Amino acid sequence: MPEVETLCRQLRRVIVGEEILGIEILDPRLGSLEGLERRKILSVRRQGKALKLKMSQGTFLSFHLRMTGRFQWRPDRDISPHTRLVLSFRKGHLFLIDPRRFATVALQEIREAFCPAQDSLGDLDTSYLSEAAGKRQLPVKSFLMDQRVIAGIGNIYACEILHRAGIHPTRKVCRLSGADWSRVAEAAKAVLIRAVACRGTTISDWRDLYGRPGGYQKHLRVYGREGEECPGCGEVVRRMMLGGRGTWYCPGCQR
DNA sequence: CCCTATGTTCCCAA
DNA sequence: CTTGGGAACATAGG
Repeated sequence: MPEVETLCRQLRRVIVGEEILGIEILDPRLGSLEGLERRKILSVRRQGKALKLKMSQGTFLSFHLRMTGRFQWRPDRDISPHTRLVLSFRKGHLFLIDPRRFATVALQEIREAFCPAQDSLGDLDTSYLSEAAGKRQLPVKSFLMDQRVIAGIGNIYACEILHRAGIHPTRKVCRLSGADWSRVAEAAKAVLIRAVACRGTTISDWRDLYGRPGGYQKHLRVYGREGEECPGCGEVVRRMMLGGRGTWYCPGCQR
């Protein structure tokens, strides 16, 4: 989410009000997009981890970057490796670059814009969280990453939020107290706001619209730090698999 | 070379 | 309904 929010804010200042002059799909896996030429970009918004460009005539161009997707803005139309799509404007070109080819794009109508999940950026409602958890048995980390419950928390940030909240990733959600949920909400706010301010986390190849790496990797306390000392309590950070994803945590201060 | 990892989500089966 | 596992794909590292 912080990476998508970064692109969203940067794109707003570049393409809002601009007319699409051309679209080239270089990866047939993305499907086809017809009739976009001459339409204007009216707004750019983020919905969870999706990026939605509202166009004239009332439809949205909706992107999801998945694992390795990113956008680059350049004045000249030079195609770098893994470029999957090019949107051309008078001022320059927007490139979708995606080595693993999981990213998706779709045309959506206005009515599809509705999203019931609570957005992760901004205050999470503690009672909403505990009610959504109810009697469910799944681990709290899987719950935080369920995009139908909270829109926007991915693997890196789930690990960091739970560490900051002092909650073990495998705890069943039905066993969390009101105080636990408050700590989760507080931790999510602190982590995500800072990550957005840092323009995301560059572990390997994430870059912003202008090719600059993010900065939040300098603030990671557990993610990718197996074997290192927990900055909070000095215990050794451990890694486990949870829901098929690498999960880092401190056994000392996460209970 | 083979096996395992990696930022996500969808689909299926227990 | 809920939960967990594998697949979609490309690349890097042990």
